Formats: sequence, structure tokens, C-alpha cells
Amino acid sequence: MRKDVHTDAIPVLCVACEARHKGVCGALEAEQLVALARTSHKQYAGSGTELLGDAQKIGSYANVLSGVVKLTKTLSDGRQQIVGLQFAPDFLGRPFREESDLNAEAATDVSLCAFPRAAVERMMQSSPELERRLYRQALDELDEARDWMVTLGRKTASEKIASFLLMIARNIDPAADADRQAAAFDLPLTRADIADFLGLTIETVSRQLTRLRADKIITIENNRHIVVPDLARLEARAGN
Amino acid sequence: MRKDVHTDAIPVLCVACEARHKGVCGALEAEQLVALARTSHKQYAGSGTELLGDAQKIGSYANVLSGVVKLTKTLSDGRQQIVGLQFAPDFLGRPFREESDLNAEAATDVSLCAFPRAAVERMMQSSPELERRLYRQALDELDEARDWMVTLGRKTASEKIASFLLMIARNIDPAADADRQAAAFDLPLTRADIADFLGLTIETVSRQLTRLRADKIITIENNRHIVVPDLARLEARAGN
DNA sequence: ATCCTGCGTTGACCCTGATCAAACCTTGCA
DNA sequence: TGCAAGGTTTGATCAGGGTCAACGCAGGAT
Repeated sequence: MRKDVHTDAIPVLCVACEARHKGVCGALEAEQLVALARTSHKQYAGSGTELLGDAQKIGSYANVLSGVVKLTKTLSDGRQQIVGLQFAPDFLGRPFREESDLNAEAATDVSLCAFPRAAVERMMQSSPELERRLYRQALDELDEARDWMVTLGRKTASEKIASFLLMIARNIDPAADADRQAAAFDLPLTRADIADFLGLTIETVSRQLTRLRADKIITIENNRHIVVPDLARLEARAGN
Repeated sequence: MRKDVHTDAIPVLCVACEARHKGVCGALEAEQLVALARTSHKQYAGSGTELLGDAQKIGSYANVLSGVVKLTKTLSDGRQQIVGLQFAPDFLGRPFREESDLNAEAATDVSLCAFPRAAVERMMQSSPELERRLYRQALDELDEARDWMVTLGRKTASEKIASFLLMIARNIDPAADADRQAAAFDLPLTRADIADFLGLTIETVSRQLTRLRADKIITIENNRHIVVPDLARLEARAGN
């Protein structure tokens, strides 16, 4: 069966896009990709930009193309907790809900591929495969959230920091995961963000990092760049 | 258009079932319900029974018909954290994964409607509406998990206890939610479970409950039965 | 160059919640 | 009826991590 050349072409926007390979767009046929790409636009946001406010109407969804987005919740007296981090090529948004119950903020400079809400919802109706991918991502996020519940509820400060560094290493320097035993990466979060993620204070985060450095489990350059010469030793501190 | 009486009949098993009204089975046509019901069976488990072990092959899914199921994770040294509670008519199971990465245990006596794994997966393929319901439940569970991350990471012991009691009240005595200002219910969890849920120790849970009782915000009968004369006062302690 | 300003580190002290220990119910069962 | 076994409460003490405060450092603006 011959395919029309026109519908077979992958949109320029998508050709090299990670979301098409490992993200939700991989669910779509060239034809559908064209339809969706027509309504989408690339979007750049500097570190600190608010992408979606709490109690704000949800106008669009997006794929994270690069950088890190943090999802936060804040109590009325200002205490804050990061409840999720999104890396490329995660899908950003919460289908089936009119307004957000959390904040999404660029933790680093980020680039996004944004879609109008209606376009995604229409596409979800017509493509069960897309919906399934979104479902799978939601389940993965749920697994992650539950892992962090253990960390938040039951681990000590130093175990929390070690767990956090491992998680970042796995996301930023994926090659390091299993085979190699060393890893190096830039922290995408400030000390304040790390504290908000782990339910600690800035001071405790700083002290624990200093301790890991003193114990020669990591080295720190310019406050942000971390080198882990032996991942196994870091894992031993994560207390799983 | 006349429907065949045979395929139109709702299985006896399902007639009064809550899962058909508010749960995932509501997605199914009478015909599909019949097909699924043929493979399902009711299952009773006493408090404390392990329903699904960590790293165990997933053989079946289930709807919770009554009682409470706790989902737990355990660190290698025995520290435990409850990462989710399921009430009727929640769907119990994690599609798209061969084996579980958590434990499911009956927190109270429970009754379940269990389905062989293959039956649910076949039905999911043929009914986008079912998959959508499952997707929605996963998103709801994700929202809940994130709410608890805030509680675990940023709230004090007394705020944790107040938040927990509110959550239970809303699930066990739903009428109490908004309109009425009083609520009464039996705690489905032991002090040890509450501690594992909130990232506290048994002693702290006990002390905080005693404090709420001393402050006349709750009354406790037989250790398990809680009466909240004024939900607003309890909410004020939850620190949202 | 100098001053800011935003991050990050370090120190001193304190408090919340953990730990250890003992006693106190309930409930089931012999 | 009495006993055993969980589950729960209460008390005394301790320590992990929070709070408050000062200082250091780097990069950008003037």
C-alpha cells in the first residue's frame, strides 16, 4: 500500500525532536504529527519563569525539550515543597482538569514544545495510542512520587541528599546509570530548590553536601558541577 | 433499537456493586460486564493479609469493594512507608508492569472483586472508555501522592495528624465533607500504620492524638472510633 | 575598581520528634 | 476467671535537623 508523500513527511519541527523518539509524540503517525505540529510552537523560558500558576486555567500542554521544570506546592504560610521534576522529553500537563493545583516553574532555562489544550484533547480522542502513552507516563510519575514519599518520610538528611544526587545523575548523565561507575553532571537546582525537594532547609543541604565532599564521595566545582567517582559508594549512602 | 435481553442483563455480581457506579466498571457496557464478570471472583481477606508482595509477579487486578488496602514500601533495614491507601471502589493494580514494586496489604478486613490479569488487559484493548477511567484514576492517585509529599516534607507532626484525620473523614464519612460540620468514623489503621503513613513514630502519633483530644478537637472511643464535633477546627490544625 | 545582590557555607544554639523504657488497656482464649 | 499478647499511652532522655546570625564568594551593574 503506497503512502501519499505529503502525509508521510515528518514536520521539520519534529524531525530531531526527542519527544518523537522517547516521548508521547512517538505514538503519532506522520499525518497526525503534521496536524499537531501545525498548532504547536516552540517556547523558551529562562530559569525562574513561572510556566503555570496554581489555580490557573490550563490553556496549553507542552513537551519539555530541554532543561528542567519543577512542580511545586505551597502552603498558605509560604512553606514550599517540590512534588515533581520534569526532564526532556516529559509531557507537562494534567489532562481532565480545568485548572492546575500546582505551580510549574522553569528550574533551569528550558525549551518547550507547547500545544493548545484543545488540540491535544482532540488528538487524544482520535489516537488511543497517544492516550496510552500519556497513561503510561502518569503511572511512571506515580511510581516516582511514591519513591519520593519513602525518601521524604523515612530517610535521614544524608540519605536524602545521596538519593537526590543519584536521581539527578540518572537523568542528566544517563550513560552513568549502570555500566560505568563514575558520573559527572551539573546540578539543575539551587540549594534552596534541593531543600524544597527533600523537605530540608538550605543549611542542612549545604552541610550534607560538604560532608559528602569531605568523605570523598563527591567533588564539587563552582557549586553546581558534581563529580561522582564511584556511584556504588554514593548508592551505599542512599539507604534503600 | 431493541436490545437482546440476554446481553442487556447486568451480572448479579455487579448489580449492587459500587465499582459499577463510581469505579472503573462504570465504563463497561452490559455485554462487556458479563464477559468480565465471568472471569472475576469475589475475594475476602482478613486484616493484615498480604495481597501483593514486592517483586512478585502480578497475576491479577482487583476492585476494592469494602475495607481499606494499604500500599507500602520498605527499605532494606526495615523502615517502612505507606505510599497509598485504597478505599472502595478503587482499582488495585499497576498496568504495564510485570511485577510489583510495592506491597499491598489489607489494612482492615477487605472484600475484593479480582480479575485475571489477561482479562483486564484484553478489556482495556477493546474498551478505550475503560482505559480512560483507569488513566483518570492514576491521575487522581498522582494528585493524592503529591499532596502527601507536601505533608511528609513540610508539615509538623501535629499538622500531619490533623491532615490524616481529615483525609480519613472524607473517605469514610463522605457526608461530612462540606455541608455538615461534624464527622464520626472508625480509624481503619492502627497507630503503627498511621505512623508509617505520616513518617512518624507510634509514640508521636499517640501523643498528638492525645493532644487533639485534650484540646477538645476530637474525642476518642475504644482507641479506634473518632468523633470530630467541628471539622473547621480540625482543618485549622492541618496547616494548608 | 567598587559596590551590590544573590547564592552558598559555617557556627552556635535550640526544639521537635526519636529513642528507650515501663505501664496500661482490650480482646481472645485456655 | 485468669492469662497472654497486641496495641496504646505516658514519661525521661537524647539527637538530628531547624533557626538565627555572620561571613564568603562570584558575577553584573555603575
